[in-house]
Amino acid sequence: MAPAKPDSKRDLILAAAARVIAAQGLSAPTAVIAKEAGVANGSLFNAFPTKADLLNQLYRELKTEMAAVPMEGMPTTSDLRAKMLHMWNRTLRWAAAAPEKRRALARLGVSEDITPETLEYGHQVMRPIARLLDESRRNGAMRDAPLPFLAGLLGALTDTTADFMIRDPDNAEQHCAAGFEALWRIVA
Amino acid sequence: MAPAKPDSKRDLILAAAARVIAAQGLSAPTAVIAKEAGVANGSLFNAFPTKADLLNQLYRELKTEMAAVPMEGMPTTSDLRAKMLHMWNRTLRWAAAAPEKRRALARLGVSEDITPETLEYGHQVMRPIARLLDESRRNGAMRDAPLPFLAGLLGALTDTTADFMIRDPDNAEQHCAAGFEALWRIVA
Amino acid sequence: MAPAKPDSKRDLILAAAARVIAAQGLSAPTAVIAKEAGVANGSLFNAFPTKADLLNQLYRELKTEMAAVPMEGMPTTSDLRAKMLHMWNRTLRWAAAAPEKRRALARLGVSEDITPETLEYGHQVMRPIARLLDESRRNGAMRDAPLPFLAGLLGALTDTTADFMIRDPDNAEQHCAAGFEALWRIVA
Amino acid sequence: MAPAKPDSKRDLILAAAARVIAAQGLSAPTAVIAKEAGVANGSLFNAFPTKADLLNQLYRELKTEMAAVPMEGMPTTSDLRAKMLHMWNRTLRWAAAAPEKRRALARLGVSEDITPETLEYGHQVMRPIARLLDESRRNGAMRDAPLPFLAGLLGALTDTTADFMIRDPDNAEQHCAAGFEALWRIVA
DNA sequence: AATGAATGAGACTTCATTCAT
DNA sequence: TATGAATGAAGTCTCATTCAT
Repeated sequence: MAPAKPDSKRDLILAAAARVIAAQGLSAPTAVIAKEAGVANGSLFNAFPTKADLLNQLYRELKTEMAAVPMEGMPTTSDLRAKMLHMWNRTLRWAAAAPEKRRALARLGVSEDITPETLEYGHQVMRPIARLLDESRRNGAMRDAPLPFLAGLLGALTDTTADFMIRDPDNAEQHCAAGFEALWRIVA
Repeated sequence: MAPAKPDSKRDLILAAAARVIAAQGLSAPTAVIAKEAGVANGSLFNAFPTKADLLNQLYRELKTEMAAVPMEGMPTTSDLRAKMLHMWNRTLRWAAAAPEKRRALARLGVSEDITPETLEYGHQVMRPIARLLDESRRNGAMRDAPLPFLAGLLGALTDTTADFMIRDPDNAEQHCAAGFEALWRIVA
Repeated sequence: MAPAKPDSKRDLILAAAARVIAAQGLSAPTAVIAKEAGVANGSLFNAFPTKADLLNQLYRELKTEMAAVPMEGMPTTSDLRAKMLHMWNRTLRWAAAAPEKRRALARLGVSEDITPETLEYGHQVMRPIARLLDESRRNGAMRDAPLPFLAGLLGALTDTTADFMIRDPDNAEQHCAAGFEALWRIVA
Repeated sequence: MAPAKPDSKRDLILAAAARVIAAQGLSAPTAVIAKEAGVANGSLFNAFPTKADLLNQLYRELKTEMAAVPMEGMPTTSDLRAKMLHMWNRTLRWAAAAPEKRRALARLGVSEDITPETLEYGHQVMRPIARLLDESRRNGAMRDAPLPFLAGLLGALTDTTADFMIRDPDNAEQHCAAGFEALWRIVA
């Protein structure tokens, strides 16, 4: 059996791009990204035809990860609160552990290089989470609000909670729990 | 009474920058901004020493406006709900009427050219609104949450509500009212 | 009266391009052309949006000159031989004096960067010469051949005659005269 | 008898190079030539040490073919006109049938990568044809012109005749015959 | 103060060539 | 020997900034 292929060049470059873009912004030269990835400048263009292409693929990669992480190990119970809590905890742990990914994503999200198709893909992968949110609010006060409203709120809550966890790691668990309480109060 | 000051070159350039950055992103050339402002390429650098400087001043200008608009004509009543409603209505009307300013601000907010001092200034000017928010929640369910939490929520609510108003102008008033109800339910 | 504008930047660059392309070929870097013209690399792109554009304009410039030179001072006589001789002499003197222009033109003529429109323009400006050639052969042996045939022959005769004049300058006049005799024998 | 050698990799690459260079120009990437030849990028450099080498060998190959084709089946008669006609017909048939070879040759001829040695070789292989031309004019009007003059004329006549044959294939035979008549009138 | 041409550092991208497999 | 990914030098072009007018 072939061993699991180690980080391909493509993955090395994407990971390097996330770090560099988080640190330096979208105008970071491809030369810096290539160097961070430990490959030659030209090799970057073997893996990605253009810089815009690299940015779009990075956006997809990060969005996919961000959407998949909280669904892993999702309990099969019908207890919606337990499911939301699972999602929340996994999301926040990921966000706090890989802040450069969130930061890169924030920058990519307002970039003029990200195509409508890529943005649409980002919405697609978030759909399972949106569905969970939708069920959670079914009997809550916000049962009639448009779902994107709640999605926006969830995003804001996640961002601010993660910021608190990163800035004050000693009380990270508390911040995480408090964030969830706020969320639950709002939607359910 | 002083004569109405004609738009200074500085103001023309800032307004043009907001439009161009909203449309083309932060990488828009200064030459394009100058042209949009109707001034010569070099004149832009008479008003602003560097492009980064222009971006920082634009950020301040927009933040200042965004913070001042909702406080104008603020009722002196002690009715917090009335005050919050005033703020909300004025904010949303502004946001819906000048979407390019919000869009430019969103891009500037994640730019590596915006200095910490500028960001700090942005927080300063928002303080009156934060204070109003703080008072509003005094007896609410979220009375113990950190204030930045609520600020983040307010921002998210504002953004999504404004989006709905812009996309569906016929029902703008309804969206605006619904957004406020959600806000009030959360904080108060 | 305004003095005749001295060599504009555009003209400096075109002249430099002709020299460099004659010497180094079409793949000569724009940096070399700019240096030869005594301007900065970027300035070349103020005058010409792209390198392909520069090449096309150079082609037009050279073709225009090559077509205009032999018609200057054209005698008004009805003696066709005298007219052809005038054209031949002026063409050859020009070709021998500015070999780099002919050489650049030869390279540009087979370049993939020269557009059909530019080639068509080249044909247009040569029309007066083609007309003279057409009249000259009216009663000659080649009166029924397609005109482009004769134009091709004229070009080949010009090229080879000029080569002889350049390689053997001491007998330049003789070569020039012999070339004309051959031309006349063929067409008239 | 040796088995018909299958097209060697070298020949495949040379043929592909002629097609690609005719279509795209001398700046066509080696990768494109390799793909057109159906071999790997790196394999091209097993057959030819450098791109310049490939171009020079291609020039020789094409010149050799262009010189050999018209001499094949040359009649042994002493009738010069018959010999010239044979040469002309075979040359034109070849030129009309393989226009990409003529086009590639035209581009290679003004390339800065073609060495003087290669150009000299090109003259060598054309010598038999030049000799035939020289004999043909022995008693003609142009008996005293330098031979390269006549060679240039022959080339121009060939090029323009081939162009007519390609553009107007229905009357190809007529164009071919007319071209020969013009040639013969000039030299003989 | 205003202008806009000039500048040149630096960006993205290409591609001839190399080399490990 | 054949392959094609990797390399990095070099090219075209952009654009923030300067400066002569």
